[in-house]
Amino acid sequence: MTTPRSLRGSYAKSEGRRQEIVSAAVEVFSATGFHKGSLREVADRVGLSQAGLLHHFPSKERLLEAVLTWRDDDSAERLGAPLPEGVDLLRGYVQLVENNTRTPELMELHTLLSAEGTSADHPLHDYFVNRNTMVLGLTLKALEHAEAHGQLQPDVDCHSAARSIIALWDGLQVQWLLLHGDFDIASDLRRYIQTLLTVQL
Amino acid sequence: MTTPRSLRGSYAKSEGRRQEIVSAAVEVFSATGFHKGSLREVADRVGLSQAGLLHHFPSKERLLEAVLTWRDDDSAERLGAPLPEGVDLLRGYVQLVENNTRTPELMELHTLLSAEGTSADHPLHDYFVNRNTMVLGLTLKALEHAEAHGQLQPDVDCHSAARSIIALWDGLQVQWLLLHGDFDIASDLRRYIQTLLTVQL
DNA sequence: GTCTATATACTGATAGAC
DNA sequence: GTCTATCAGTATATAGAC
Repeated sequence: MTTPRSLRGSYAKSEGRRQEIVSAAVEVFSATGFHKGSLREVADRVGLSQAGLLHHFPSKERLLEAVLTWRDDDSAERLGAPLPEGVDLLRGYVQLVENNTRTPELMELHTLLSAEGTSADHPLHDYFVNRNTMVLGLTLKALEHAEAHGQLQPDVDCHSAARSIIALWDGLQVQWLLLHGDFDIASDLRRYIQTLLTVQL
Repeated sequence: MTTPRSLRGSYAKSEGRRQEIVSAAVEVFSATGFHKGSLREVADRVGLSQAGLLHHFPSKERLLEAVLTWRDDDSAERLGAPLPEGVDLLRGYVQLVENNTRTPELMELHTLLSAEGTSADHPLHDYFVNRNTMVLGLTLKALEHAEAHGQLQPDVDCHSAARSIIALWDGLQVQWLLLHGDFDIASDLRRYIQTLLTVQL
């Protein structure tokens, strides 16, 4: 796991501590979700009192925000900058999902928090709505790019296909977690995306 | 919403009360999940004290169990008995998903609890593992039935397709909740299943 | 930067009156 | 069958010493 850009840089002294805390928070929130996961348990894992932890993050919500931002930065870095276009982005998705397999705690975190975040009164509802809209838009653009280059099967509805790619991705992760990694997520996702294309994925 | 079989029958007196409680519990657990949702709030909604509620369900976990059983019975009743075979079951899925659109609280409950349930130490982990295995098996059987009747496209992998149908279903619901019902889940699901078949869905 | 101590609130569950 | 009262546990967050 690499260190995302936003966590490197100038405030190196206490940023190291912050990174430790974020890592511990990932573990705790992955296992129990945001609501149930407690600051005390996060603090224990980094050998800090609960009050000591709150010196670095003023509230539970801000800590969770840091966790999510960290994960997004990490994913973006994995996809590469600038972001690949068209079919290349879809290839990146498959690689990303395969990579996520190696950090099940993070996958669990994403799955659980996405579900919690559907509630309108969840502290991070807006974050998840925006994130979903963004990812959906990105995927749609990739499909339209492929279509413009004759790489898309004739009767594919780009909007529906974009939704389905993301939905399949998320849903396969739920099942993978439930079945304790009993199948290959990436290969199922690749198989579906391949049916949309005229070129090899 | 009809009343599932398991909630009708002999103990009609207090079963009415139990049903009220289960309905309220659906609302509460849908909004906040099992962990965060409180018995007190459920009790308030049915005009009962928290202790009064615990007379009907001895623990929070038993209440949730009742909620889930109720929902499964309701879905099974909707699909019809005996359960349809092959392509007919898949048609039932599409109708079911369309119907779920009319009770977003239940959809939210399922989405949230499925995610919570992936955690090995969740009180209902086993329930969700078993349920997933069952649904997966059912879907696989339907696909193999279709295959045996020449209704399946030639290079479809039944196991992968079964996983994908369920995953797409679940994932589309997450997005639908997040986007506040901005698209037609059933039509996206139907579109995917149709690509697997040689007959009209 | 980290601690102890504490304020305040809410949790699930139990005991026992009516 | 429903209540009040209460227990023991846990939560986030704050105040202030060091």
